[in-house]
Amino acid sequence: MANIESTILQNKFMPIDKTSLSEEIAGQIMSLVSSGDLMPGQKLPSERELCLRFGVGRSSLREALRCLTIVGVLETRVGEGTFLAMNRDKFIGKVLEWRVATERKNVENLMKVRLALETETASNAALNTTEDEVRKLEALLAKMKASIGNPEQVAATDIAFHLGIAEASCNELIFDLLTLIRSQLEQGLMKVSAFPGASEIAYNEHVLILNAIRARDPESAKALMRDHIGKALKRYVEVNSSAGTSK
Amino acid sequence: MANIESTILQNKFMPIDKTSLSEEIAGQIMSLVSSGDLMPGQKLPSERELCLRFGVGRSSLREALRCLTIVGVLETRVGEGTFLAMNRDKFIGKVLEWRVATERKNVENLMKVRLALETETASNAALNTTEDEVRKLEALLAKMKASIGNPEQVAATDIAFHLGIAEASCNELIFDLLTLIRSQLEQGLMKVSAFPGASEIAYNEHVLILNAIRARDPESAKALMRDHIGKALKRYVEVNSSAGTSK
DNA sequence: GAGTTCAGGTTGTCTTATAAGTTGAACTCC
DNA sequence: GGAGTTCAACTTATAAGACAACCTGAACTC
Repeated sequence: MANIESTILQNKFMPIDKTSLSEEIAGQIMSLVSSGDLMPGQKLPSERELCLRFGVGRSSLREALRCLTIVGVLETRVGEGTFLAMNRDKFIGKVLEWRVATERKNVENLMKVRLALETETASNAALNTTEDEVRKLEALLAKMKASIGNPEQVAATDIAFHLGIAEASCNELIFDLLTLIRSQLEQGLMKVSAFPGASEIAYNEHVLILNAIRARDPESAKALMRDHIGKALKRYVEVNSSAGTSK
Repeated sequence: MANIESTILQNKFMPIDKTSLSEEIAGQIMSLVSSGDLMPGQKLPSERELCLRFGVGRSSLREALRCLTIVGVLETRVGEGTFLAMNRDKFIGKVLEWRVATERKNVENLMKVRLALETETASNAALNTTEDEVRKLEALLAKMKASIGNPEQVAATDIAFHLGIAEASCNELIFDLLTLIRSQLEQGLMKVSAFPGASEIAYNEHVLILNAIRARDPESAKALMRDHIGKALKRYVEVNSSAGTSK
């Protein structure tokens, strides 16, 4: 009984990963998908039959199917059956949503993603924006200016402005990503944007960005956006390093 | 009964998304996670109690929990309980195991996200990379050069190089996002990188990027990465517009 | 031919039962 | 008192049965 570890096995004890039945089933189904044996739209055998084939109870089987359904790999229709989903858009969507959700604490990482994506959208917006979209952005800025003094409303128009630019840059995926990130940042950034004069500063920077977009100057738009988000990030880091828990 | 659509409702019939109980439950739990009410490592109430609180049967509840467990958000230990997972690493990992194939219609959007994120990681890498990481990247390039003529291996080292840069830039979220995107792109980009001379071109561009990183020149690294990915995107668009189905 | 009915199959959900694992308190023995 | 054992009370894992809600297609009615 005495210290086996020192004699024979040091780090040789591998942790046993006993996967549950449902996880095993999900894995088998996914391997059918990636091998092409299961094609998009194709119908799977009924639950009862799958139970027989896998040799498991219906609960275990359903846990596996349901997992794949929620994630978006499968589609189930009552009375009809279970099918391999036609498009995987929702698939990525759900997983991304969860992935970003678990990252909520890490404001810095989220902000850096914003920095990367939004410098790009600003640049694209300067190249592609229609007159209509520019007017919409102008209206948002006017609303932002009018609501200075009301932090919540400022924050709302702030977000709308940024997402408006993303929308104008014609990439749904980026738009969705940024929307997700903003929803996660919402609470983390509250205290940063609450300091006196924050609204005015943000408004002024927005004006500069919109001017660059209106002037069809992608390089300036990009640089101004980088500056804008970079400052916000810097403020966040300062506030959080000075005021307590840094990790 | 005659054509309601023309009279009152044109596109007003929204598809009803009746979510299952388990999906609803999973959503609620995830919102607890993202709001911070549920912290990593924290124990959830027992299944029986959750059943009471949600007012659902145990099967529905377990389908939700199991889904989150398989995906890696939760951890369950028999006899102990269910916990919010400590690390999110495994999270994306599981989904990657399920790298579903097919479908490449969003290649352009995905590539643009790559463009935005990777110009940033290249720049960061030039600022932060340690000697050790540079050597790892060098080794990858050597391997890539050696495997020219073997498209699959070239593709593998190609991806490893890009993700290596992302890893060096110290942002897990960006790394995960890029990993996810690469898994989606894999097949879509196959035919683009299959044309004669593609491997050499990619290799040479990689060398330039690594040189910029080694020289601690973020601006060059960024510009070269933009050029590198931009060219790939351009080739993809050309190949797909000339050769058949453009949508 | 148009509409209705209905049997058989499908998923959705709840319930009950049992197996298997963990924990911590009580107990025994030296 | 301290080490080891036992055991009750909890947990999740899995299975099985029952019923509701739903879809499909064939048979039937008018």
